[in-house]
Amino acid sequence: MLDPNFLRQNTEAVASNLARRGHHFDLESYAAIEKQRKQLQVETESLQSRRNTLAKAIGQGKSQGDNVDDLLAESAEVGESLKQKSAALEGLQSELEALLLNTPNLVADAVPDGLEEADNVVIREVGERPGLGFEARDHVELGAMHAGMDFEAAARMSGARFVVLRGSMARLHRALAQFMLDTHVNQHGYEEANVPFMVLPQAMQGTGQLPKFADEAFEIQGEHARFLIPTAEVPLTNLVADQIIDAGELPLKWVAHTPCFRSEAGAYGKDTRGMIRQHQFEKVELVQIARPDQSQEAFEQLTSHAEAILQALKLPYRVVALCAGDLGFSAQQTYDLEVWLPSQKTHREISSCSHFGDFQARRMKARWRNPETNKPELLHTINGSGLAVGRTLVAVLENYQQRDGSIVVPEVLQAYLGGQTVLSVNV
RNA sequence: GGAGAGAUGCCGGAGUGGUCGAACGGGCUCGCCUGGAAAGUGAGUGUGCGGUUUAUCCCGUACCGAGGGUUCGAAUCCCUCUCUCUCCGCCA
Repeated sequence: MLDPNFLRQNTEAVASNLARRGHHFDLESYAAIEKQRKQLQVETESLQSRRNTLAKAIGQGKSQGDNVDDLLAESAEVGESLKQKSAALEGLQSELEALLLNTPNLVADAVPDGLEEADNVVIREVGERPGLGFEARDHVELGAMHAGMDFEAAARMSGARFVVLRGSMARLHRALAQFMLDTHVNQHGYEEANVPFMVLPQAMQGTGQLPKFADEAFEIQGEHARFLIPTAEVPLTNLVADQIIDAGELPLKWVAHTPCFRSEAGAYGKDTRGMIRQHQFEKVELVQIARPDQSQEAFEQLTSHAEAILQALKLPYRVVALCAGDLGFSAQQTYDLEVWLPSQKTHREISSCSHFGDFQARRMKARWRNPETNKPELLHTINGSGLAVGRTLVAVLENYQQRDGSIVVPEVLQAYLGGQTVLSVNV
C-alpha cells in the first residue's frame, strides 16, 4: 500500500510514476473522495468531541443533583447526527482503502522504462551453454526415457498441469531442494523455516496477492476462508505482520521449501507441455526483512544468493532487470534470473527477486523500532526464489543430458544422491 | 467433538458503568548520587488517524483479542466470532 500521506501531498507525482508501469491513477475521483473524506472526518470528530463533553457534564450534573434535561436533549441530537456522519465517513474511508489496496507500488528510479517484456534489460549473462553436439531433448522426453515423469497419471487424479515424479526424477528433485536449503542456511546465513501452506485472507492481503489477484490463487472450501499459498513469500513475510522488531534483530533472513499453488488463470494455452507451468510446484524461497537504509543492499545480496545456486549447479543464466510495465503489483524493483534451456534455445525464468520497499510492510503493519527516533517505523521487505525447484530440475535435465539420454549429476548434488554421478536411462 | 478458564500497555498484573490511556510492580530512557559501578533516588516512557505545523510543539479523535448491541456515557453490561490454556474423548 502506498503512503496515504505521501499520496495526498504528491498526488500528481504518484500518478505519473504509476503511469510508468501502465497503471492509470484516477486523479479526479481520488481528489473528490479525499476532499469529502477530510470534511466528513473533521465534522465527525467534532461531534464526537461534543458528545464526550456532554456525557461528562451529564455525569457531573447528575451526581450533584442538577437538572440535566437540556444536556440530555442535546446529546440525543448529537448522537443522531453523529450516526449519520460516521456512517458516511465509514463508507468513504472504505472506498479510499479499496482504492489504495488496488493501487500498485511506486516504481523505483533504477527500473528501466518500458511496458512490455521486450523492454526488459539484460544486466549480465553468466556461465557457458553446454556444447551438446546433438539435438537437445526437452525435459518431457528425457523424463519419459527415465520413466520418471508421469503427466497422464497426474492428469487422471488431479487434472491438467500436474505431474507425478518417480524414481530418479523424484530423487533428483528432492536433492535439488535439499541442496538449495543447505546452501542458503550454511553459506548465506538464512534461518530455515517450515511454514503453513494455507493462510488466511489477511495474510494474502499483507503481501499483495489480495484483493486484486484472488482468481490466481486456490481458495479452500470450509468454515473459514483460507488460501493455498502461491509462494512461501506469503507465510514468511507475514512472520513480521503486526510486529515491532528490535533494530538489533535486523535483517531477518528466512528460507523455506514449500509447495506453491497457482490457478494460472489467464495462462490458457501457455506452456502446456511439461513441468514449466503447473498448478503445484515446489520452491525454495528467500525472504529478507531489512531496515530501510539497508534494504537496497539486501536486495542485491539476496539476488546474488539465488544466483549462487545456479552457479553451483553450473547452469548458464542471465539476470534481467524488469522494466516498469513488467513489474509485479507489489514490487518497486525486480530482477528475474533466467536459465538457459537447450531444447527451447532460450532463457526461462527460474527466479524472481523483488524489492517491495515499505509497500507490503504498510499492509501488514510490520515495523521496527528505529533507535535514532525511538519510534516504530515501517520495515522493508525483499524476496526471491532460490530457486523454483521444478524448473531447476528441468534445467538440470536439459543442460546435463548426454547423447544416450542419461543425465550427468551436477557435482554438488552427488552427495545428495548417494554419490551417484550419472542417472542412466536403463535403470 | 464435550466441559471449564482466560485474552488489558515492552512484561507481570489491577480495574465490573462516568473524572481510565488506564493503579501498582518490573523493564527501558534521561538526570541526581559515585573515583567508577551496584544500591538508592527524581522525572519520563503506547499506537493509529485527522487538524495545524510541516523541524517540533499543540489540539481533537480512536484504540484494553475482533465485530456488533445496550447507554447521555463502556476496558467495565449483553450478543456473535477468533485465539490461548486445563481436563475428557478421538487421532498422524
